[in-house]
Amino acid sequence: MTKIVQIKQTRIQREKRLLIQKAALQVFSEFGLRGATLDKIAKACGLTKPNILYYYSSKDEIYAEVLQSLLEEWIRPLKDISENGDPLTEILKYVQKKLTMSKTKKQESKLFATEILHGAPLTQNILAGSLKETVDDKVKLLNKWISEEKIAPVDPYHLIFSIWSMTQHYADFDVQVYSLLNTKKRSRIFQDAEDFLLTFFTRCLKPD
Amino acid sequence: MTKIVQIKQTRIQREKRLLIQKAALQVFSEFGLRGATLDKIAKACGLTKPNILYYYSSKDEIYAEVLQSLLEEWIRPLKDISENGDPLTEILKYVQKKLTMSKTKKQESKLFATEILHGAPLTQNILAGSLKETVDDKVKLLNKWISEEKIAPVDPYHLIFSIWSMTQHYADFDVQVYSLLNTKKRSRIFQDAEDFLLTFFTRCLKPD
DNA sequence: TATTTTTTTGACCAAATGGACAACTATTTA
DNA sequence: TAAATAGTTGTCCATTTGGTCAAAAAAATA
Repeated sequence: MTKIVQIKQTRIQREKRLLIQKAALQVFSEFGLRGATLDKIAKACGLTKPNILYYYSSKDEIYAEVLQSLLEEWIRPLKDISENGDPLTEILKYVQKKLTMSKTKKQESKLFATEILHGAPLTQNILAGSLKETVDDKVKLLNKWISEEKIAPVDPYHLIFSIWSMTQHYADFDVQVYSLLNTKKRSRIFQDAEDFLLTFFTRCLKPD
Repeated sequence: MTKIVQIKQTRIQREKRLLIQKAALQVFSEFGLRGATLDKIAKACGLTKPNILYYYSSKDEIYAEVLQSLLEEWIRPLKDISENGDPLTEILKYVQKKLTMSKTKKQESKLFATEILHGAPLTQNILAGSLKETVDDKVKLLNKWISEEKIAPVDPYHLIFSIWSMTQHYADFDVQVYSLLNTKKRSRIFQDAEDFLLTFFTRCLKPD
């Protein structure tokens, strides 16, 4: 007798897995891997705990999948920096895109940050793999632009780090940012941040 | 009959509490509040679990104390920005100080980041209290410098955020930073970072 | 509609973990 | 040095939590 292995996902499987992923992202980003419990995830998506474990064999598997799909999304905008556009414009567009992600993908940003902060146990190979590839590629491009004197000579690695840190700050440290601004400024954080960042990077990168 | 309450700490209490705090900082910064266990802390400082609970009544109390003492240290450098010095120099000195802290106080930085990232449950009142006071104070100073045209006109809140995010990035995201740099650059991260940041802020803040 | 397959759940288990406590040891003090 | 106080630990307990499983319910299929 042959064991029948299910290949294609059913409609219900697609729906429920997505439902679980969404809830898991929410719970993991708020509490971290160890602070998150299956019960919390279950409650967040209205399923029972055993039902969740019918779709995923363990909590760690859920975490891994959520993180995995997040990482691809996270690296993508960097790839869009184009050799053909105007250098400064391309960089500023990237800054804007990252800042927008901080606004619209706060949970993703926080989950990613927590993972790295705690040593990136599941992510290290991706960091050293496809992310490093993309970064190295863009570093080459930035160096080319520098040698052509289209942007000011700065360390391209640290330039990238600065873009990441400054934009992600508005997602990861939102509580702090909010605490320090009064109501008026609070309502336009992202406008102010954008103005600041664009001015900032323009001043820094305009060739001498 | 009067109950005798111990007021002064004994030598052993001072020593052991410090020992526990050190170990706790290490464990909390690596695993987060919920990922850290009393057993791990106990192992890290060579005491037994009940022994630790002789000095602290609960895990949460240890966490609170470690975080508390960290926060004061964390805010302090900002206060040192002096009205009397040269504006740009004062700001660059602050940047340097924060970068140095990222190098020498990595665990503290990570613990602080994790706390904020997860909603700052124990810290919110301090953020909105003494930190906000200090920040508001320095914002006033920065605005004064701007109106005197001693530095370029930028949003002072976002300037402070940018200093925090860019410097702390080297502690909090060290794993990522290391993964992306080759051996040669890895050995001089902090020199490169300092060069980058000082150039960066100088260019941005020099009055027009 | 009858049968098979997929989905759901209540009840349960074992390990991990925060914490209590009584007994014991070491240190301080009178 | 004796009494009092401070410090230490083995053992125990209750709760939380990740995960199992068999049986019931729902959905798909023949």
